[in-house]
Amino acid sequence: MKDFYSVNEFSKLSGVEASTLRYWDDIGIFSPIKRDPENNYRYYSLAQITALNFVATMSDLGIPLKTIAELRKKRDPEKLSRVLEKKSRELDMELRKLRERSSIIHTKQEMIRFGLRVDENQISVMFKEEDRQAVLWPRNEYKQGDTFIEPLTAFVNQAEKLRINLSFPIGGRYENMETFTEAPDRPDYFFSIDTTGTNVRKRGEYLVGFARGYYGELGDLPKRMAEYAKENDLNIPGHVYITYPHDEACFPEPDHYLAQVMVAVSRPKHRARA
Amino acid sequence: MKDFYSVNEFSKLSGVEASTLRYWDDIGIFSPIKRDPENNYRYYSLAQITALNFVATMSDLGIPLKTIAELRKKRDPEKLSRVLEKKSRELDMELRKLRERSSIIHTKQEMIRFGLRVDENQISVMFKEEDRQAVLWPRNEYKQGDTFIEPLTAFVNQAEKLRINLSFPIGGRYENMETFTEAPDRPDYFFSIDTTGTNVRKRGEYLVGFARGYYGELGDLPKRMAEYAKENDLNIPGHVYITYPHDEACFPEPDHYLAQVMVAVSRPKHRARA
DNA sequence: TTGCTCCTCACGTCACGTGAGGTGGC
DNA sequence: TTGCTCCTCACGTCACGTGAGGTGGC
Repeated sequence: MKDFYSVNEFSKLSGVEASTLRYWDDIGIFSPIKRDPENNYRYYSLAQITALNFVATMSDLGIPLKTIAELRKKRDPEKLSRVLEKKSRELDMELRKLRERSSIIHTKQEMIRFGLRVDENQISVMFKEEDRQAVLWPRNEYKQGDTFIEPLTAFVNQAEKLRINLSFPIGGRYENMETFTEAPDRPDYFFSIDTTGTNVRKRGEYLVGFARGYYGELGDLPKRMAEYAKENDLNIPGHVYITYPHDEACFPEPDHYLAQVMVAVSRPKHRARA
Repeated sequence: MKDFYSVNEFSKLSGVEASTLRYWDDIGIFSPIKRDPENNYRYYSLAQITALNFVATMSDLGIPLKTIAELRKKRDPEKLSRVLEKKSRELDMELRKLRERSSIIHTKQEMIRFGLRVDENQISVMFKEEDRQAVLWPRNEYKQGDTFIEPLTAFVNQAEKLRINLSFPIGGRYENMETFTEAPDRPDYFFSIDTTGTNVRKRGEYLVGFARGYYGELGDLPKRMAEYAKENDLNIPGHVYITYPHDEACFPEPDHYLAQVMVAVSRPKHRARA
């Protein structure tokens, strides 16, 4: 009906914010067909709505205004196609990243909630699902005076090269119950959860115990777990795993960190469980 | 080994940029344990790597530094869990948005490429896959002096309410070959491709023709299509669809816009095609 | 003196959103 | 005079990256 529309009128018609229309005018990407010579009012025509829609669409797709401006200046199908192709690849990368973030958050959430509901004084046998892990080889080396920090730093340091995502929780692994009992503050390996990894901690039954304290400070837990295994006639010859359902992200005091220790069990077949 | 590490050393160890370490120090989110009182150098300890990893992880997940700072000040598992929960929902929304963008780009790409390889002078019968469409009801109204722009503006205007994403290409639909021939510049409906829609243009054989020109300016195409149908003994009683494989995004001159017109065909069974 | 590493500002980024202060017509 | 709509700056956003200009020890 009307020949011309003011910024706010055109904003309502198009769904594009008035401030955005002004900005797009300022940078010369999309301007009103007319300006009132007296008061400098912007006036748009209905026919401009198709051009506006193109700019808005491209902007929505995440294409930089600079590129949109170039596309408008020199238009041809191949060029547009190339820009879209590029954006498509960027989107795919973005999607991959977001999916990984999502996976990280779910993993962390599960751990935190598990830590909240668990009976931490109880040593028990639990069924655990498989975990895909990225493990750093070779075995951690501890020089004179080293704590777990030095090998952990090496792990962090090499993570990028090994495509290990450090945003996943990091855990420790011990060769067996002996090395664990001997030096619980010095895991033989570090690992990170890795949804794409090939290395796994197998699903099955695990002897599980908990302890509160700074990383590797487990008090008498190793002893208690060994005793429990003996009393209940359980074989625990394999790797020992430690994870921290609640670490320094959850508590300011190291005393409160919650460690979970697990080791796969096998039961002698000829005897019932005590 | 060493007790202290400079910014650049700690940066290399942790994989976090030195400028980022300085910034995180400036805003008080993660600071070196020591400063040289003489030259104000920053010194970090290895033990800080776990705390740094937490900040870096949260930052990677897209959690604002302000929130991370709060999490570090008052730490508890429930709070951390709530923050992660919120971020998880945001990520899901982001993922949905990105997937839609990806779908939009693929749709546009297909159209552009189709326009590039098509023989535009040929009227022919082509097999077309189903298209999901969001169609605006009721039928477009044209008042005195109206062009397609007025109903199109109404379409654009109502799109948001109807959850129509205008970034998908917009097309026109005519009740039948008659209304199309009578006023090709005045489609009876507008529609937008809609991957989630329930309304469809069915798959099957269509009589397809092309024309170059501004929206709705099709020259003698309607006549030629009608003649072709007659000569080849094709029934074309249904809706007529128009889309623009190449629109103003592809060419500066309206003369070059490429329209595709399609109408479903049915062949009389007792006769072979001419 | 030259190189090297560190420092502290200060500015740029990207696409707007939000005032502040002012105008013009009813 | 009051309301309303429009205008033009100017500043803030968020998490840094990048100089510029300067220092201190070998």
